[in-house]
Amino acid sequence: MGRVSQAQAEENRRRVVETASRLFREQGTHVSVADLMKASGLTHGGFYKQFASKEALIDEATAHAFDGLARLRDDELEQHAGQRDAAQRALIDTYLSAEHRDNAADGCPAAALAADIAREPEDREAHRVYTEGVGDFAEWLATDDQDGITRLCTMLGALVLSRATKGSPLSEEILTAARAALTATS
Amino acid sequence: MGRVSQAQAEENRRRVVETASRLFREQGTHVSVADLMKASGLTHGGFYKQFASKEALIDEATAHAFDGLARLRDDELEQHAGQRDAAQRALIDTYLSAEHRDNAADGCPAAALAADIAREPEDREAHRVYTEGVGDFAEWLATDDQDGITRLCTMLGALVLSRATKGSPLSEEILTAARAALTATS
DNA sequence: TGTACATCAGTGAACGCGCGTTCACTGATGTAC
DNA sequence: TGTACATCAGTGAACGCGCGTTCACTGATGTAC
Repeated sequence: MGRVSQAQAEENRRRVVETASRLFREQGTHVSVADLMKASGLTHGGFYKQFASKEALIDEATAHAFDGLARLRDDELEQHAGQRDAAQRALIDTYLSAEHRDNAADGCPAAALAADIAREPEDREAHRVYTEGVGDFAEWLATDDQDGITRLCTMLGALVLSRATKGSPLSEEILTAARAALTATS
Repeated sequence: MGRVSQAQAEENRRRVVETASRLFREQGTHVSVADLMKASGLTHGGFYKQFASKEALIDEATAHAFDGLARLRDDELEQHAGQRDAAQRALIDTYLSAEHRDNAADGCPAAALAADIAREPEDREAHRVYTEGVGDFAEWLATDDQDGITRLCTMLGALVLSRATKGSPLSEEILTAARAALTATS
């Protein structure tokens, strides 16, 4: 293959991070470097030309996923002309949809990565990024008379539980119940 | 070592299931058969004299963990002389404590196993047992004017998030906020 | 502007290691008489 | 009740395989003149 242009190399690197942020959310951070590189259209030997270690990629992919979540919130706010509670309502409906439950790959990183992050040391960059991302999300969700943290717990708990009970009627009931609870009082 | 008495063999088997149900909750179902057997005081070769496969053990360990959760609820109800809301309040306080956050091994299986179960096929026994366990838990948590499912989502979401953000002030805030929200209206 | 050559992104094979599972073996247990 | 022997729970080494990481090699790119 030979050397590749700097622009191409940068694009390849971005694609690996993007792929990793999707596969880690879908299948967990145990996804192998070989699978990650293959899914990015590369061979796995070249991985270490771009990343110091798999851990370093986990850090970057986590940050990338939370950047996407922040962008999504900004878009929602913009689409509702800055009307906070309308934007919140819209995001909650999307968050607690069967589509979001069935597509973890481009869904909420706070929900999809929670277990993997909890089992990593506290001093890891991914842990720091995760905590910051959760804090920002909770803040965004606050209303005049309701705590953003509690609302996030309910949303995320519902998403996680609906995924783990998928295929049963309970999975749908969980989404419906949480949606009702969160959009009733706000 | 030679053959061991039937009673001893049964006890060894029970110990492996118990150990697995703890280690799976603490570290995930990726814990190796060798580590599991060593933690049970046995060598890993004998595993297949007792279990058909690692999958079969995951099924049994999941069921065992949910049995423990059900027993815990029964005990709580008994200790409060059948007073449902007092028992619920007590269990919620325990559930949303730093101690529960820091000891996943003998904590809630619905929270600890959610990610592993979500990534397993829907026709697996562990999936069925998990769904049933979540349904029972939600039912137990219902109050006269509040849905048990939503309450479970808030509790479990808070536990999962407090574990993933552990070491930061946010982790404590999450537990406090959820505790306040759940014990205020009931 | 054109040429000579050093750089380095990507390749593909290999490394040691741990995984789930299998198997020949051991010897105390359980059973048949 | 005592003896002879088949059973089988547990041992420890091995199996093929996939993991994260390393490395010699390739050859187009980027640079120096």
